[in-house]
Amino acid sequence: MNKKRITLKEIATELGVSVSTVSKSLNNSPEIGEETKKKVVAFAKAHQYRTNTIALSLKNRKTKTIGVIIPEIVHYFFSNVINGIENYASQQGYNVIIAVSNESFEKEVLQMEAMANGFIDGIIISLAKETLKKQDYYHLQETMAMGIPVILFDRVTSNLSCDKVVVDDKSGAEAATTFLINKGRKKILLLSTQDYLNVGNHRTNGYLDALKKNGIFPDNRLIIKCNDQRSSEEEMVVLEKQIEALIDEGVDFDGVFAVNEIYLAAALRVLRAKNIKVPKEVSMICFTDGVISRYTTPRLTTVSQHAEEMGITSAELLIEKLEDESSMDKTITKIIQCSIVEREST
Amino acid sequence: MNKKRITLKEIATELGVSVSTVSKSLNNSPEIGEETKKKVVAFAKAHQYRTNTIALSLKNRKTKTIGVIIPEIVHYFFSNVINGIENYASQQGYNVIIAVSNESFEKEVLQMEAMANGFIDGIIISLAKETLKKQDYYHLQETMAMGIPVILFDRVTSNLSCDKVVVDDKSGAEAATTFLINKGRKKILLLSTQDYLNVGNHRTNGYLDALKKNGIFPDNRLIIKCNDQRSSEEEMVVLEKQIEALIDEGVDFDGVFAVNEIYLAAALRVLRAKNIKVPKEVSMICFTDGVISRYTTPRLTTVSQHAEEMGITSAELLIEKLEDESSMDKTITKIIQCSIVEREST
DNA sequence: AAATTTTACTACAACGTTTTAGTGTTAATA
DNA sequence: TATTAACACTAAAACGTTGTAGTAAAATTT
Repeated sequence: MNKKRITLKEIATELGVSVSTVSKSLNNSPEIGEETKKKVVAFAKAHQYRTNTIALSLKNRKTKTIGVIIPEIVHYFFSNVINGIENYASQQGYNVIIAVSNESFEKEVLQMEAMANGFIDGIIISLAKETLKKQDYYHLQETMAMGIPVILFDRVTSNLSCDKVVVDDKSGAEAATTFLINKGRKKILLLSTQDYLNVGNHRTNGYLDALKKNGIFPDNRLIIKCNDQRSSEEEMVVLEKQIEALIDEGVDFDGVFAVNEIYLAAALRVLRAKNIKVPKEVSMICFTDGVISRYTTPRLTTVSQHAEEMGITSAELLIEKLEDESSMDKTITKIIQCSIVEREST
Repeated sequence: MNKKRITLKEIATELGVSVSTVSKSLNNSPEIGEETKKKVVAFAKAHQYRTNTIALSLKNRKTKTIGVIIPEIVHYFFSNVINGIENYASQQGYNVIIAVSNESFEKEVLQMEAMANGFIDGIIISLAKETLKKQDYYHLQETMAMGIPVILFDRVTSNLSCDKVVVDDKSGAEAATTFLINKGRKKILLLSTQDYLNVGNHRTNGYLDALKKNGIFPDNRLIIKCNDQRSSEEEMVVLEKQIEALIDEGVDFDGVFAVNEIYLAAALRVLRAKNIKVPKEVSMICFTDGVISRYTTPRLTTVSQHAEEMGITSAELLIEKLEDESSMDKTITKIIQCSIVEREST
């Protein structure tokens, strides 16, 4: 087999012309005579010439590659975002490099540095939990200072001035809560995360706002903020116990709004065990329109965050910045609206 | 801010030495005097010098990047494989580029070509359904002919001679079926895919073997081979109807073995609707130890394919090929053993 | 017929590194 | 003291492109 790729130089010597002639022929330059062009093109084709992207990148100082750093890849939301990014990017002739921070600050910094030194023209990133907790954004500032555009999505921070793509968490949560209220539910259990995750925070606020607007006084016993555990499976176990305890204490509720699928799946399991009928006795809704919602019984009504759209929007924003120098100055924040996907749990 | 990265040449003129001196100083070459070294290193640090990977790649003809092509990214198994690849690769100083074929032959070819022309040293790929159906592997042969090592995983073909990483589907299926038999089940419903997917084919054979070894005569009515649909949600709807029809016809079964989670989730929904108790009346097991299994009620017993391990093994195989020229000749096939994760459905 | 333009090419620099092969000094050896 | 060795550095090529500037020869214009 061929083994090595043929270069312009080799074609040139083989054909007895100069390297420039070959290059120009292949780029169909008007400077070259038709006959020579044909000859070169034919030869190149016959020898399967492929232009060396690395040499091109070195010359143009562009790699046509964008880097994506996400906290987790085995995750319906994030993998959908990547899907969106990948789709749009490859359609625009860009490659996508993926790195995973595993929710660790240290790994995020490492990945970021590797990317900034490497092959990418710009970065799309969703911050790790640890980074959000630590509030240390030096690595991001540094890459931005190097002239590498950075787009933040979903897990963002106001401490950084760059383009952002976020879900309208608050109004999504408000809509979800209102949805339950409109079904006649008044005692709605909220399953949320700790406040340092802006996502959980915003959604809690949306929940509270919906109650307020409907003249319902919030009951603190009905707000559970789940502690971080090492894995979502552990979180689920802890949460199930909390919900069980709540029911055993005699705290009554007729609706559940969870900040993600897994929390709602946990609640569903407890209700099933206690023989409480869903949606008859308790109506349920959650954020994250993922796989789980589609395969439980009953299927879960969810708030879709349009992950793929977020990915596309992020990629659009980044590529815009890469292709149009003048867009580098302004920073845009795009807000993706949520929508409710009704299934069997309400 | 700095905006542009500093180069060796700039450091050299700034310090009044030659480019080679700077390069050697930074690489701690013994050729350079201690004093000069210190000076250069200090200056480089102060100006945040980062070596330009592209220039290096051009010089070394190595990118330290591996490309991964998968049929789908929003998929528990594949995203876990990527996780494994990413982990091992980044630990070995390699970047990972991801591309998605979306089960389309055409897109797979395109992605493959883009990668082969581009920034990668080698490719890890799981074939698209369409490719498997078409049996056209020209694009793979071409890349291999270019001297780019290719590793196939999970969705492989015997028509290609390269390293492969596969799950022992047949013995996994046999184990799963035997598992049900040992629980006293004799009439086991098989939910499988069309035969052209080697995965479905092997698992069906494993099922049949288990029956044979236990002296159970297979009942054709108990074998459902689900037709491909555009989405797994559509597949689920179709499958649910088939299972329902089966029960309505009075065909009796006391166990279900599904080739993936989704099929089993579909079966579970039907059984629930028919008020058939799981695992009391019907015992259930499936391939793919994914998210769904963990959040249904009851939780599903599964056959884990050790996706992450597959990813790691694929990456190991590839990096081995990349770093050790002599390993290019032999082709290895690694078989990953499955294991049963028992939950509540058996 | 001389001057000018067009045609069809080629040479060379540049992108940022590393590395091989020098090149002057200075120190050590015969 | 002459020769060699060690030291500390530099020049230049190479990786594969593209694009600018330059150059003969042919074709056109005056």
